[in-house]
Amino acid sequence: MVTIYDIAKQANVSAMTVSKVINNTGKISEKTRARIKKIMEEMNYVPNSMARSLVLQETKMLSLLIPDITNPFFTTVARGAEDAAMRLGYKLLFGNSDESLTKEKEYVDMVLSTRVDGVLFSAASDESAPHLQTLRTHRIPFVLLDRAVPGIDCDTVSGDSREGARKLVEHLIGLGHRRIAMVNGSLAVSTARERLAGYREALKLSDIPEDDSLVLEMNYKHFTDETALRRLLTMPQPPTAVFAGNNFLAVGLIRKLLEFGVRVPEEMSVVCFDDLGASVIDPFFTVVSQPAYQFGAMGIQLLIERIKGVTTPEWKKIVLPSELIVRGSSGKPSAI
Amino acid sequence: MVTIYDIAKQANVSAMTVSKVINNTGKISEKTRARIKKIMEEMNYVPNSMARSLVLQETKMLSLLIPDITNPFFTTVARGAEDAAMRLGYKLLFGNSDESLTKEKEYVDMVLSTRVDGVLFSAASDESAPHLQTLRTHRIPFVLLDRAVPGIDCDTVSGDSREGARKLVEHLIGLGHRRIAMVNGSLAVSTARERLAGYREALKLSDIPEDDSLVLEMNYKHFTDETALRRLLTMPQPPTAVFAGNNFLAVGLIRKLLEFGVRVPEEMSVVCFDDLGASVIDPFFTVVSQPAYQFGAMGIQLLIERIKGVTTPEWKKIVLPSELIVRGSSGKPSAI
DNA sequence: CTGTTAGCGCATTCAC
DNA sequence: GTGAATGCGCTAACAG
Repeated sequence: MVTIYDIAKQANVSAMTVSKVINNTGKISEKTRARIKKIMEEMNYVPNSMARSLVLQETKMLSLLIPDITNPFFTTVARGAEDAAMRLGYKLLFGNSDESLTKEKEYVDMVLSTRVDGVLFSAASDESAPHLQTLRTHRIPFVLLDRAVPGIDCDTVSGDSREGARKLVEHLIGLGHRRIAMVNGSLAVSTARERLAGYREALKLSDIPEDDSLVLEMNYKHFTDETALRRLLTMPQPPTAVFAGNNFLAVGLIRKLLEFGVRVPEEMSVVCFDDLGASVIDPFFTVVSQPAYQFGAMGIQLLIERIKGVTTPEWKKIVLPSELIVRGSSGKPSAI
Repeated sequence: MVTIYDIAKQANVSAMTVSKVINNTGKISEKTRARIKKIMEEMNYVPNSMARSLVLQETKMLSLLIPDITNPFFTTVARGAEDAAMRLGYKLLFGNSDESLTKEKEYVDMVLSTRVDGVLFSAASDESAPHLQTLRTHRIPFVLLDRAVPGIDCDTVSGDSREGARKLVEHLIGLGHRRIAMVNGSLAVSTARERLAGYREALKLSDIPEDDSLVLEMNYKHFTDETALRRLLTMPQPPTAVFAGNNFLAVGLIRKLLEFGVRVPEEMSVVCFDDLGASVIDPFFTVVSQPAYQFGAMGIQLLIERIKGVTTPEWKKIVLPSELIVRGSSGKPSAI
């Protein structure tokens, strides 16, 4: 490996001079600067960022932890985060917790030993609190993304899940639905709770009685509980519409419905949170779409502001707007 | 930041003893070992991997460069790579070149200064060769993933694009198609060339004359050339089937076809390389599916073998099998 | 303008 | 069993 000393020797200067050329600090004559630069080129010199970080006490690396790298919502977040980080001179270390606390913990340990300057953190669940406490203990700044964690007060970039859910359910109610089910992620995740709250709020506002047997709790990764769905469909008064807590649940749900021969939207309307990305031929779901790219970009921006201490001491809570997009998966209830 | 010196002081031993406890090297009495471990716990000690890397001359970090983080094929690759890396004790630094050589170059520079132990590299195009030469100059081992790069001989994990393409086109021919178009990625990408070769091979084997005006070149990220498609559809003898070079091209293509009122598969069969992932409600495309997860996992495994030097000096070329999955997007040509 | 000294946190080598 | 010296590659603070 070529070091500044190799360059220095070649150029008949001290290592310090080379260092100054690299960092554009101090005063160096144009002559020697040019000479040194040329030699660096010739010798294929690349600074060792480990050594640099060690003395500077900063790595210029941020890490992004997302719970599901296969979900287009989060990959879009990742792109936004990466672009912003790159633009602001930071590298991004991705991590994928897979909605698993175990993986999340491993990842936090890694982050700690890597001494990244900050973490953009989308928590697996409320149980992630200890992990965040660990980060705090080690004075690693973090910004919570998409999901809040009870007991952790910090900077935040998220959407308004409650309002989004309400818009979606009100859309269904507006179409004439009265029996509306919800298929949700785990209630240990803040957005799932918020979406449930929004769902209830919408029902209440329209004086529709709540029926807890219409609410199914699964997880955001997969639609898991087929029997629960079957139970729903065979109720005396089955629902005419379902609100899915996220995109993947909606896909899982609709696959099952197709399997059971239930037509969408004729026999069952389906709406959900978050769009499905570029893989989809014919956008079909009525959704509340969130600006995923912005989530990532603003998260990184906020994180860097916090790292540099240029922002106010109070925690910033950025809430990004969501948008109701009505498409083919929702329609009027069939007039049986 | 807590260092081994802080621990040492607290434990009334030298820093060296602490280091030995951490690495399980040398002989330390059980007593002191236990005592030191306890103190490390209490003080929340986390080893500084920068300092460690600096002296050990290895980072235990690998990097994965993919050309499109929004494509489910590559996110699945990423999951496979991550799992394998984690399992083998390495961290993974993701990078997304966005099919752009500029971004790829920036990324390579970053990789160099980070002193990762190796790179799993999915090249943006043939023009990536200089970037790989740079890695080689700096003696950073790499494994090429999915795409070959002319002029670069190295370890490789990929699929058999030519055979996959042939299977797909033969499937179409078997259904009775004779006018078969191809919508391809850039020919500066090896898989695109291979897929084109497979397409031609299949035609030749069935004595179907080639017609270059049936072959469209775009890029793997998007279906871009709407007018070319229009030209295809208004030919005297328009194609009855299209082979798309990858999943995203197929999606773009079919969206346009829908827009133009061309029904699939009744009026046009469509087949493609690579599946579309979990976002899809009703898997519709007839595809050649590649084991993306394995691509990532085996790539990392091979890379680590190379790093450790436990493998043979000759380059290993791992070719993973692909599978033809016939679904609804392909059917017999309409009997006009 | 340029060079010297010291130290970031850790592990290898070799004494004790 | 344990510790002192040394250096990985780099830069801040100062000296010349």
